[in-house]
Amino acid sequence: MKNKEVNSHQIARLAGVSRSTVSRVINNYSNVPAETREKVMKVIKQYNYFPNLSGQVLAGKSTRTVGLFMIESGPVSGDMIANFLLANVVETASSQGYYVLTQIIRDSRDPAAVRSVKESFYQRRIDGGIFIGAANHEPLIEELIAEGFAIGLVDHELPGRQEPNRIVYNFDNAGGIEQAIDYVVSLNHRHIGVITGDMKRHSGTEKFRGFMQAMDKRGLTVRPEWILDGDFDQQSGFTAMEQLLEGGGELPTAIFAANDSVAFGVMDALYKRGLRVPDDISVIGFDDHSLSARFQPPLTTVRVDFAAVMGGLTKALIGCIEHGGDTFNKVTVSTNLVIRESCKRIPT
Amino acid sequence: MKNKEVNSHQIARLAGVSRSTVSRVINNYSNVPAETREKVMKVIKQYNYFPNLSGQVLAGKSTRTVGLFMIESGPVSGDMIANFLLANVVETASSQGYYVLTQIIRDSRDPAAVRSVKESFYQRRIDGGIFIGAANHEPLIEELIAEGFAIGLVDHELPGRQEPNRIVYNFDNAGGIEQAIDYVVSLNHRHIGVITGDMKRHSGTEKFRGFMQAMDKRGLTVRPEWILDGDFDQQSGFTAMEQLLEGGGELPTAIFAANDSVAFGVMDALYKRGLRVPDDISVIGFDDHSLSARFQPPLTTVRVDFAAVMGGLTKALIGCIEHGGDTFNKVTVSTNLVIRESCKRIPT
DNA sequence: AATAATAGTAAACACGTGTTTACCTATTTC
DNA sequence: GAAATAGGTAAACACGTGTTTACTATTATT
Repeated sequence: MKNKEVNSHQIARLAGVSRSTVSRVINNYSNVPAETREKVMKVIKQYNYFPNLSGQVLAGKSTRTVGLFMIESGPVSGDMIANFLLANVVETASSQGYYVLTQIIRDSRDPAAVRSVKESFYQRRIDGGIFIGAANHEPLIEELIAEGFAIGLVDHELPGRQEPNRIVYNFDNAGGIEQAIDYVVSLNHRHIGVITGDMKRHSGTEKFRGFMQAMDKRGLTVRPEWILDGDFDQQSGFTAMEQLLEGGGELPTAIFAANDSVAFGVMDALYKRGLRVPDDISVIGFDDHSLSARFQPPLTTVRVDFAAVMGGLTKALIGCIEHGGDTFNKVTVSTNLVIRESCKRIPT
Repeated sequence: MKNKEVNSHQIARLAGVSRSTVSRVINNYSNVPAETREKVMKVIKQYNYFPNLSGQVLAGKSTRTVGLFMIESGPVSGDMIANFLLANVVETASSQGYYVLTQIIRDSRDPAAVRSVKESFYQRRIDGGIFIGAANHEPLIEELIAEGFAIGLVDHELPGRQEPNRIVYNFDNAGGIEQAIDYVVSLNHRHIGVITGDMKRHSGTEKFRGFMQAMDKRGLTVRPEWILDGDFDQQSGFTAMEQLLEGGGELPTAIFAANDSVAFGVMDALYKRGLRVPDDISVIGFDDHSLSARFQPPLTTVRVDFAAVMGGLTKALIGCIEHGGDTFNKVTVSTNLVIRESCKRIPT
């Protein structure tokens, strides 16, 4: 009852040719003259015929579909999705004739979630997958790679050696933080606090490490009470800043937030306490969220080229699916500071 | 070379039963005792066997996949995606054992885009589709419905009559605007300006109509120069407000923005001109963006339950796919005002 | 002991495609 | 005139599954 169940047999009959010829037309074989090709194409168009995917796959063709798996226990932030999902995964895939199957994994240790991911691969729904926010030695990922599936990873540890089916793209977190700390220090800040990201994520640990190294390199110490736990979400920034304010101790003159969402929460907490940014305290973020320039004050942050990373990753993944995995598969994309108005020069 | 190509024949052999029995175990037939079922299940688990989807589909089963099509010519805003895509499409589908194929359509009149959408359906990649932002009498949509595919629409005109394969969910735009105008008027505002949404979208026209009706109902006129074009994007709010400010004429005391993103742009333009919200001008938005409460001042807006709408739509679509389309298929979800601090009472 | 139900088996068919093989018919080339 | 080539054809097979049909054991009920 669904559609007219038109298949290659009927197209062949209607075009007055054999089914083999229809197949040769569709798959661009050489020994079919333009005249015949056009005759067949006309019928194909007229009847809205598209070769049934299941038939094609069963006959050995690719599904031309990749999975996009977002591992995120908390609320999935809009900007994160826009950046990761749309900044070129879907569009890059589409431009290469591929489709994207999107899935959200709330808990990568939950058997039902693991089963669902495995099902996508083993059922042959997809030819490969991109994982966002996967832990560093996630058994599920290792199993899929060992099984021969092409896997693209972002925000993930760079593998020590080249592996056939593993593609890893990252941002230069440490480099961006170097620039940020350089800048803040040039404004005479010495007392800098940090609100970390989710330490279960690679970027969480790497940003923290980068921050500590950058401080250490400049001979600056970070007071333990100025290191606060966050998880990349705005609420965690708000809560962390509130705690710091309620502590009653001396405040840092600048706060480095693990990303812009956290920075928004931080600024909100400061405002609710009657403190002003940047007059009373400077704030710096990471990511360059699409609303960062609209906030009061516009947020100084580290820009990250999500489009380059996700587009590149998607292209590399499709290349790996189609030609095997001997292309370069480890890429780190540079980041750069965007100076706006949330940091203020202070007297020495 | 991909995976071990394990199929039902091999599972049958390994479990020491016939292939029919394996099939009966997988499809939960009644006449197979617990003992045999367990024996087979053990082998299935051990070999990571999942029935090949293409085989299943060819044999008459459903693909258990729905398409999610976002029609958006401009930059796709993060919040829009978070709201529409994740506010329950993927998760609701997943909880029902369905997968989601995501696609972005930049131009619904572009032949390549139309072809790609059609391909998804006619290739039998998906059993049904959800369209976000489709124009009211989009030929593509009408064709798919006529063809017998289940189609879910959001932000779309309610059909006059019940149709088997068309499911339409909407927000109560007019109701939310009524509350907003009621509130603003109660704060003694009489000079209210509006920045419209994208008029190619149903919600764009409906919000504008709702605004004009609400004003008219209260005997308030809207000056033509206070009606400004927007497109739901923050930049359009910024640009529109800048134009109004540069016009040099009298300003309204309150601005109603078609959504929160537009309102953020408006506030930014006001700040850049040295005007304060709400002291100099009140601003009200629509949607309750995830960052609206973090802005300075926190934005008064109309909350919309995206999760209810998209979850409900997804569930209804799957119901339609599985049991045919005789369930109720037209739903309007209520909206409610969230009062924060971006509107100020003014003297009469 | 006869009958009925339960638990299976093996074989076949259908689904729609890509691909191969053997074969045919014109036309062109040597 | 013989050989080669281009442009086909029809038939078969494979892919992996669900389902049906005819049949065979075994066990339970009357």
